[in-house]
Amino acid sequence: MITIKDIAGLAGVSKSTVSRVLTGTGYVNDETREKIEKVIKENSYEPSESARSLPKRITNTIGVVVPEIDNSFYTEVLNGISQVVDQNNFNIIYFNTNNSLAKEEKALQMLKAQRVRGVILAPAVDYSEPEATKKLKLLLEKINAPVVLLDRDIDGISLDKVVYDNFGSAFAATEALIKAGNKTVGIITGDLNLKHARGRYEGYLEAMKQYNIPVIEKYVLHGDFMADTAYSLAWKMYEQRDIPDGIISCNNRTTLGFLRATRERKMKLGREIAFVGIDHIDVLDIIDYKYSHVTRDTVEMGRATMQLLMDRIKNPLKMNTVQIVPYKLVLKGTELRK
Amino acid sequence: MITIKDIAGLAGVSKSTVSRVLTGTGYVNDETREKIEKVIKENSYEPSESARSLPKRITNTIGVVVPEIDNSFYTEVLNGISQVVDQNNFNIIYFNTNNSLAKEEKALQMLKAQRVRGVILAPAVDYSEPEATKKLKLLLEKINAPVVLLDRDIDGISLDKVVYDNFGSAFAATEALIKAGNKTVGIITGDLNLKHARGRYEGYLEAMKQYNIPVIEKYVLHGDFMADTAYSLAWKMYEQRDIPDGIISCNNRTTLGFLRATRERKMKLGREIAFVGIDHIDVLDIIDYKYSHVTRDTVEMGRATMQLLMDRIKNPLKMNTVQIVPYKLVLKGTELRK
DNA sequence: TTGAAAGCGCTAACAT
DNA sequence: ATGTTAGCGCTTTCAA
Repeated sequence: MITIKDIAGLAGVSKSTVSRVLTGTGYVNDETREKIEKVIKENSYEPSESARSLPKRITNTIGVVVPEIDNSFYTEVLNGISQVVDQNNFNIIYFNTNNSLAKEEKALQMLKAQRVRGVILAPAVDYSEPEATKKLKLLLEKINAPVVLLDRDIDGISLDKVVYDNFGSAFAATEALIKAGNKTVGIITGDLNLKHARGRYEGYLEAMKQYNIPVIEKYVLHGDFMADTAYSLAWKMYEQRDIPDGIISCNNRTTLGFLRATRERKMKLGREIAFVGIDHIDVLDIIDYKYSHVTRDTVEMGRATMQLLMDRIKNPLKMNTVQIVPYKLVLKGTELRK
Repeated sequence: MITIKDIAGLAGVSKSTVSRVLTGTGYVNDETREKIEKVIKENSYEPSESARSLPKRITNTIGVVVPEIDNSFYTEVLNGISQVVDQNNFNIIYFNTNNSLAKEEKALQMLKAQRVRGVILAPAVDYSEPEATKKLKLLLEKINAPVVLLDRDIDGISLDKVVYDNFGSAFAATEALIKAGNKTVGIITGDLNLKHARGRYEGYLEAMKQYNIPVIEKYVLHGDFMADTAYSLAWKMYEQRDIPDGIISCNNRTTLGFLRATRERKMKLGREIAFVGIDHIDVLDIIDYKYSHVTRDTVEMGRATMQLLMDRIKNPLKMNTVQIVPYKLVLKGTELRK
């Protein structure tokens, strides 16, 4: 493998001069520069990043940690992130934690070993216990690089954050059903141990309260954000032939489960049952399988997160900012009944 | 930032001894080891990967280059890759080329700068011209690490490869339609400038030939693997009210476009038109939106690719292997007509 | 079993 | 404008 020393030799100059053209700093005669650049080209020399970052004690690598890459939400976010990264000559070192705390800890440790320049973290778990949060804080501190929290907020941790208006999105979904004239409104919740699931549930409750609609216990289906669970819950509800006028579903997967049960039971969306989901599902959009939903611009969310990280890197002393990603209500008719 | 020197100082030993426990090589007294490990723990010291890889001139990083992360196929493959990576204490440095040759070249260059241990490359473009292939070869050679080609094969390049039986999959799809009694069979092709699109087209042609079914030009819809194009093509076909008994679609996106047109025109799949697609679409499976298709185990494909790379890293001299991923025919009834 | 010393490929003062 | 030198944080001979 060819090194800076080789280039220096071939160009008849010292390593420092080569280094100067490499880094673009300091004075170097135009002729010398050209000569050196020529030699670099000819030998397709590429300086080693490890060697470069050692004296600088800094890398150009960004760590990205996501909990579930098989969720299209994170795919889209990752897409947005990599768009911004591309423009800035950074690298992404990427981890999928599979919602496992252990994997997340390992990922953060590796990120520390890599001396990354910054980290984007979409937490694997709900850090609800102060103990766990404290431990995470310690881990993050030791990474010694700015961290931006993505999607899943953690209380009592002061960082730059890009989070969703969970409460508002569920409120809007519920409100849409109520305004469409539905007298009873149910919900398929996420795992209420998770903060964002609770936020959405509370948004639902608040809308019901404001519009004076009673919350009927049997129409509150306690799910866990998984399609299969939502499917069973919805199926059971249909089987009992006791269904609310309308129902909201708390994420893309619960919506899929619900839609499946609804298809199988041959219930007509927007006629026999009104429905508004939280999250869009791209593929269904494409095949024109319409349902009303509240959504967010996920790719933009990724871009914004990365941008926030870049800003923080450039200006380490700036105040923490929390960006609340707005929701968007998209009505396709399924919020109606008949 | 705490270094090996600090640890040595705190443990009252030399850097070399600390290094020995870090690398797990050479002799070191049990007591000394324990002492050192204790100090490491207490200070949550994590050796710098840059510094480690410099004297070793080798990293534990794997470069992964994919052309389109918004395609669920690559998401699933990436998932498989990261599963294997996790088990081996490697890191993934990740690039999305967006099907751009320029971005791919840049990615490979950065991978070289990183001195990665190996590369998984799903090419951005069809290297059909010898010139382009030659250039790529040069680039890859300079990376100086094993490369495994994923999904999109390149002629005249001798590497480990994991590719799909494109011909076979299209043959099987077509055959399924023929065996189901369809007398005329059409196809929505991919971009025929691309090798795998041609492979699939040829699979279709061969099946037609073997079963003595004439290929009717107007039923060959020349697409480009994009949903929108497939949508327009299918829409136009329906509008002209001249449709084949059955039709195959060459990837997940063309299938989406086709399904959308079919929905909008209120044509009944499996009754008014028979259909078999290449690729599965997870989400449609989940909502029980059934259609017959040929598919492959994409997550396993990722795992296999990474495994191949690991094997190559362990044994640099072994012969190149080309793994042909088998297809699987899944009949759901839409291969029929009426 | 441990330590001293050289060196990995760069950058960044400091001289000249 | 260029070269010399020291050093980044490790690993790895080589001695002891």
